[in-house]
Amino acid sequence: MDKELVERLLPGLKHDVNYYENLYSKRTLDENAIVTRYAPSPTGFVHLGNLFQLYIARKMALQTKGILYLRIEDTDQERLVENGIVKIIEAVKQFGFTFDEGPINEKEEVGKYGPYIQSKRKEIYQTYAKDLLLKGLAYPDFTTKEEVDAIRKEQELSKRRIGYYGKWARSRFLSEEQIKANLDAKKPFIIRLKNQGDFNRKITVVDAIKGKLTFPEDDIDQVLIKNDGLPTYHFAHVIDDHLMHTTHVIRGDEWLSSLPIHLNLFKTLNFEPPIYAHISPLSKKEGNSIRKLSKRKDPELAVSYYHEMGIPNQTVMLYLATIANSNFEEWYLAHENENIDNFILSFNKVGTTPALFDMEKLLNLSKNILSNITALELYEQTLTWAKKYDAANALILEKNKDIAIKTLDIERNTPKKRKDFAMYSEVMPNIYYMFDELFIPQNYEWQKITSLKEIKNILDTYITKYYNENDNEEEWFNKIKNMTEALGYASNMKEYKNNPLKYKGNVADVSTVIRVALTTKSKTPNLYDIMQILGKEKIEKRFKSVK
RNA sequence: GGCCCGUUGGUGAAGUGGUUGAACACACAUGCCUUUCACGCAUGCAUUCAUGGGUUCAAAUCCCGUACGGGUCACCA
Repeated sequence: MDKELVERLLPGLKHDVNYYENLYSKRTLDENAIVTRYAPSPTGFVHLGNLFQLYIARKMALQTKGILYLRIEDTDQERLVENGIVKIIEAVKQFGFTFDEGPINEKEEVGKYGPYIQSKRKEIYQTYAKDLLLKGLAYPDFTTKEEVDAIRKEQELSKRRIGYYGKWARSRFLSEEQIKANLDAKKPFIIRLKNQGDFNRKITVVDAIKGKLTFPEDDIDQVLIKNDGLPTYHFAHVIDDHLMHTTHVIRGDEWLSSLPIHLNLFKTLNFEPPIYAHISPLSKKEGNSIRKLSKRKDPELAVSYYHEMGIPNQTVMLYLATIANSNFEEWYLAHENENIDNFILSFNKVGTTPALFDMEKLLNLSKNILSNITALELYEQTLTWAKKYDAANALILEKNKDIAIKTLDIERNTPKKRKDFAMYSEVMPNIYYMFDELFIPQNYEWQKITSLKEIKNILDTYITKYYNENDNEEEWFNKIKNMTEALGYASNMKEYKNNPLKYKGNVADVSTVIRVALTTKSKTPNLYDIMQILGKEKIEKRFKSVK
């Protein structure tokens, strides 16, 4: 196309494509280093799917001594959210993710391949569009959206393939005079690719995750530059990943069907395409059908859900690692004391089918994590969580720090660790009765022995004749056994099982009475430890409260 | 409707033509251990890899058809 006319279409560009080609020189990295990016829209919202993708990208860059950079895809000016960039960076940081290059807030950035915010790269995209225009590989299109809709309807009716291509791409045939006339009339326009592809030809790509894929060649005259002068995703993606020397594009597989578009653009621009790795979406089973996790319907997709429930970030990351590579879990179980960063992630072991999100599995991982930290750590993490989401309990935890830590420490430093908690929100409901402020002497969960008279009898006998707070655990249990015999219950479980009719009950039934009297609960951690923490005074008081 | 991808147990899955009588983990069930619960341990849980056909001495693994599921067809990313 005529140079002057091109200048009228895209005026005021200071540089040509060679300038940018030279400006963003090749990266000096190891041969196998993976350069990849996290490229969200600045909506400020981060969900599990984003995190999943980010995990894979970060891991790959790390283990090849490559680069992970952040690029903000804000070419849709209608979807901007205030402070979106900072929100994203902060949300992701909570899960331990940082970037080697990219924006650090709305104004500043680090790295030599910027700007990393697409809206600031307008000139660059336009320069490449201009180049295509000059080469006759692009053209202005003055067709209105309504007219494009009409074309689609016509194609639908006549059952033809839908899209702006071939003879349907009317503006492709505009003469320079017609273009000038439209410009004189100040008609708005967009710039489209003059596609050289042929739908009847096939292209094959090897995706790092999905393997070999075959598509028809793209022949749609894709929009390159929109009405507002900003590029479409497709065009921006190709320019950016070329100029930023991305080696691997890791993204959701909803992009799979636009892969021919991107490959075609790389070819038209004479760029070497990156390696693509398309990740299957996190999904969920609803009835008999499987669907992608959705922001609207599934609260567990939002990262904030985990924070509110008090599920540690570490759990979320561990879960994502287990679904990223199925051999991770085995590795993890075999290398308990190793940093999980030592695991080598590989693209070809990433699942090709949608991973069904399994909350139960995630909670199980969480139980393991929370059972392996110290009581102090658990106390502090729970307190931090409670301060934000459960203020009343936070006060009680702070006031009773000593009791709380001792209680959380029960059966923690033993080979047979308890796995009581999957989330911080479960801590207080499980141990509240240890705090006088929360202990209410009602709704006792009596089990086998329910007669108040017998209960009182057991408690009185125990406290007056048997209990001694200085006993060690063995002495303590022997005394319970002695009392059990004296009151006509079996102290030996095996014997009881052989002759259940000989006894009123067994030592477990008697212990349960003491347990319930002290906590109102039938399920608690080790009773001896609980009694040690409560102390004689409280034990007597609680026994008396039983009515 | 066009194009593309997929389909192994309740779940995530291992598996790429022959020690697979289908690994491992979660869930579930039963039993043992135990002062309760939990933990732990033991055992059980797909005569079969959506389905029909084909190739082969041999197929979950290769080929074709069918069914079902998913993705995508914007001046959104």
